[in-house]
Amino acid sequence: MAGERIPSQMLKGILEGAILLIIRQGEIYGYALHEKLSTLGFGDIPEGTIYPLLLKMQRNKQIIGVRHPSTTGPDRKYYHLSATGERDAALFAQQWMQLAAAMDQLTQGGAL
Amino acid sequence: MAGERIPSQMLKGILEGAILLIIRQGEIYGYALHEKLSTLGFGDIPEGTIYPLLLKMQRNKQIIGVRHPSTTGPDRKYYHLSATGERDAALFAQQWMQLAAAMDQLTQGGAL
DNA sequence: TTTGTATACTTTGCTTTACAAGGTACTGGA
DNA sequence: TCCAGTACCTTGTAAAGCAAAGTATACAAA
Repeated sequence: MAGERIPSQMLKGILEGAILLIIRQGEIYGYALHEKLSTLGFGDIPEGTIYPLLLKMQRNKQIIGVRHPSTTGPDRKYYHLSATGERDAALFAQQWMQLAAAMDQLTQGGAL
Repeated sequence: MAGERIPSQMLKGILEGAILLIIRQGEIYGYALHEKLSTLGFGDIPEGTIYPLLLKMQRNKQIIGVRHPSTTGPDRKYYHLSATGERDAALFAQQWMQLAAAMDQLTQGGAL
């Protein structure tokens, strides 16, 4: 269910944007985010990637984390977007479209 | 004509694959590759990115460079794919499809 | 002749990012 | 008691894009 692994270098700069877009759909905590990324087809992104990234995004005021107790295990830290995060998510989506449009010309007609 | 600049971090790992796909369409030299990338919408990728990358790809035996004189300026180094390069280009195209499919779920329906 | 522009390639060092490896701690079942 | 599943954090490493600077050729303008 984890799917093939996308090369780590290929994810650089994209993972942060993808996480912004996921959180935009509704608040989520790190562990669930890990499963969500796998379900979406991003592969099994390790925790050593996800948690440091979430902390960096919080420092950058893109996301806001609130800790809530869980009845089935340790506390969970739920994240939602700040106003900055909303802006960054929109900007990233736009930049992604541009990149995807450029790539389309190489994988579609260009493949011969 | 250069278009908006795609963030450098977003290009990591993708630029190499894009260059493989471009060279697959026909041999090309570095300076022309720079213009081609701009035309395709990848933005104005600086020479400090393109030339070191081409040299690395040549060391990795993905591409083969042959120097030819030009009547309008300095020598040009034309690159074409090796067998390894062909394989890597195909593999990259497949990995890109997976990433694009995952991203589509976040930018299409998920955007609400 | 000299200067400048476009062409064309190379090198060095910096910054950012994904990741491996290891750690802490809570819950519930064997 | 022990272990698996859940949930989060920290440290250090390697890879990639890029800025900055350099070298060199052809050609047109001054």
